[in-house]
Amino acid sequence: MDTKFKAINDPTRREILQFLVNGPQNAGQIASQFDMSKPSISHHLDLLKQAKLIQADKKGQFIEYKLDKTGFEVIHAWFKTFSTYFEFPKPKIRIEI
Amino acid sequence: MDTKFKAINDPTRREILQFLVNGPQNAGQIASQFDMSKPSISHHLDLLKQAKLIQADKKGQFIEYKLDKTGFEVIHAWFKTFSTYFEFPKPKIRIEI
DNA sequence: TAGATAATTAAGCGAATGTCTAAATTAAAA
DNA sequence: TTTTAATTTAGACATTCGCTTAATTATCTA
Repeated sequence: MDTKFKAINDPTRREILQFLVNGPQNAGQIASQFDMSKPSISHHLDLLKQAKLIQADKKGQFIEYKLDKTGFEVIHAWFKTFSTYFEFPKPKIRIEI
Repeated sequence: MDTKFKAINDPTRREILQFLVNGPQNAGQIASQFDMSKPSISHHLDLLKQAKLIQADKKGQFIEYKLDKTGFEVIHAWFKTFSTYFEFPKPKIRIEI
């Protein structure tokens, strides 16, 4: 729990997550998006992985990262308490008979 | 944005938010829930207020705090990208004709 | 096998964070 | 008005965080 909130606390890590919405990317491709050393990005990826917000897949000498549902579900569950409290608008549906 | 994620990063602050689901409480009532000095809690309340996750209402010599929809909506919007990506289950409905 | 490439691990450092005690502010009560 | 109570502000200090460079591990290719 703590790990997940810590993971999304950092702006770079949130950007990494956003970037991965485009689909799986290897560490080098991710690092190239940021004006930051590769070891730093590697560290961020490690924290995101620990939080189960991303998954790592070794493909030869590359490591491919993608979003992991597991961690997001936990955050979602936490947030539910408050969205219920405020009754956030549900998606609208159309019914045809 | 940054302020909001920082706010929910701390476990004590998340507990304060949970506690306020029960309804508005003044600073002393909140502080009494935690094994921590009042100034520390006061500081946490300040950060939550800056993040617009809570609102402060002065009532005489007391200050009443309650959850603030504003900040939660912003977090909700951020999260939407990912819940869409994973297609989290929508609430089920029953239709009778 | 030797060299190059992808990525991580290690070590070090300044900045930010969370906590405390003490002091200050504000409002109620005696 | 003096005192008490609720709360915040200020200052200090240890811990955590994010970054960098240097070294290490693992894999591919010539």
